[in-house]
Amino acid sequence: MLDIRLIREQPDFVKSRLATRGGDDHLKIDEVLAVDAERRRLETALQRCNADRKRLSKEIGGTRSRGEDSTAAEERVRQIGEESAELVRQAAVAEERQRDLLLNIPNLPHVNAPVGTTAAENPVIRSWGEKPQFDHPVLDHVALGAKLKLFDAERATKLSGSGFICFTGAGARLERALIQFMLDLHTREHGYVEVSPPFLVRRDCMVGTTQLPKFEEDMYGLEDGAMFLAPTAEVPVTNLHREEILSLANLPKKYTAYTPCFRREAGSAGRETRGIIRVHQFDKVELVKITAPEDSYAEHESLTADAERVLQSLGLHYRVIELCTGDLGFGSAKTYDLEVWSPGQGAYLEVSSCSNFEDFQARRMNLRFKEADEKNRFCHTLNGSGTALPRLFAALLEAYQQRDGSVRVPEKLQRYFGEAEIRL
RNA sequence: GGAUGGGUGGCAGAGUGGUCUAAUGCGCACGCCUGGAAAGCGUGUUUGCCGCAAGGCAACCAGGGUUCGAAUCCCUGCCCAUCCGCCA
Repeated sequence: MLDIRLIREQPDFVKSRLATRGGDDHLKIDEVLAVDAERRRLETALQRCNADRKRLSKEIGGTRSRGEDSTAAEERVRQIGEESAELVRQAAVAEERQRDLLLNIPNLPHVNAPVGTTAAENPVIRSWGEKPQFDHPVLDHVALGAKLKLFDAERATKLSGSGFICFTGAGARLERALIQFMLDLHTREHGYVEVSPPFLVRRDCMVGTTQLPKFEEDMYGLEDGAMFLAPTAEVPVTNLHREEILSLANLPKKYTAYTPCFRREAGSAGRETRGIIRVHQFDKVELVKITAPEDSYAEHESLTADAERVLQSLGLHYRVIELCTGDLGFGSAKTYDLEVWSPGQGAYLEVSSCSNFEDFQARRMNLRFKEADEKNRFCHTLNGSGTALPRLFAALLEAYQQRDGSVRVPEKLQRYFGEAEIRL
């Protein structure tokens, strides 16, 4: 949520920043300003009204205790009471409208964000490693998975419909090994605290991290509409400290969590849907930071580096791109995506998205911090995948495949997987 | 699923119809005191709206009701806790 004061004081700046995203969100700003002015007018009138009523009521108390007649004043107060009730109604409507508008306006891209309209304009920031070369035909992860019986899409469909996957045998074990490997890396070497949060969260939490109200159709919710399956650990973990006032000395907070993630992604069929690349339920190890505003951009760089370490440790070639303004997520001011090389697809696959939300989420969840005697200020929140599993799984199989269809296990993963190779 | 008790400031917690924005304690900040510290003393310590400012006003989970007047009484909702039942 944007700060209404910023919108009031620098509407043109806000509009021009929003315009870089494309779309027409900048057009909502004038509407917000109109509603805000109306809301404040009503609130001021209401307060004046209530103040009058309060003062008169006190006088009535005095008048009565002296045994004098107070009916005229009582009648006046009754009138004011009716006016007040009407103002309360109008002010509530205006406030609700203002909140609705604000909840649906995206964050301002950072002033240095590359301006562009589509993913094609995302600049490559750096890359690591080399594309592996093969002296035999290259299989994709679907073929390798079938050969080695690592997952079973048909039977998963029987259970849950298309877009679900069931890992089996060595595949399930590889999944588990990767999770454990990543959690150990982040907790032991990068200083994150591991959390294992609830996967089912309240509506308020989903609003806090910006999945709601705008993207409800992409979420799995319970029928009564009260709770949702978390689409990412970002939701429960960032909301851990919602409505709290943290002490500056305890920042930054660094958390890592493994959770399954549930996403409808309605209408996404057709592209990138082969195999396990895009499914409705997938595993992910997430990184979350809560920081002071002054530190968030440095913390963003280090969080991205922490996610990169996963790919480096596994010896997987990847590149880092920065999202241009038109491709940036709703709540993000700045995002780096990590894309791992998939030899089977001959393409890069997004396995991590590392974002700085500045105070956009914190304002929605009323997450603040206090420095000694200073005023309460909103924290900055960040998160990044560290990393998402199915695509990492796929890229790893493809990159480490051998002529006979077996797959080598990267050295750092061997003690987690228990073997040096995957073969039938 | 059944029963009960609750939601007040950074925290704890008093307040059951009118000088209550709200006692008291704790924490924190600043000042005094001290060789230095602790203790002690003093001051301050939520948010929103109006205002250049001084300052003023509003807000005791949310909404509705009773009343001249509600933190306080009644209703609804949301949330929290405890006990019972069921269950991994």
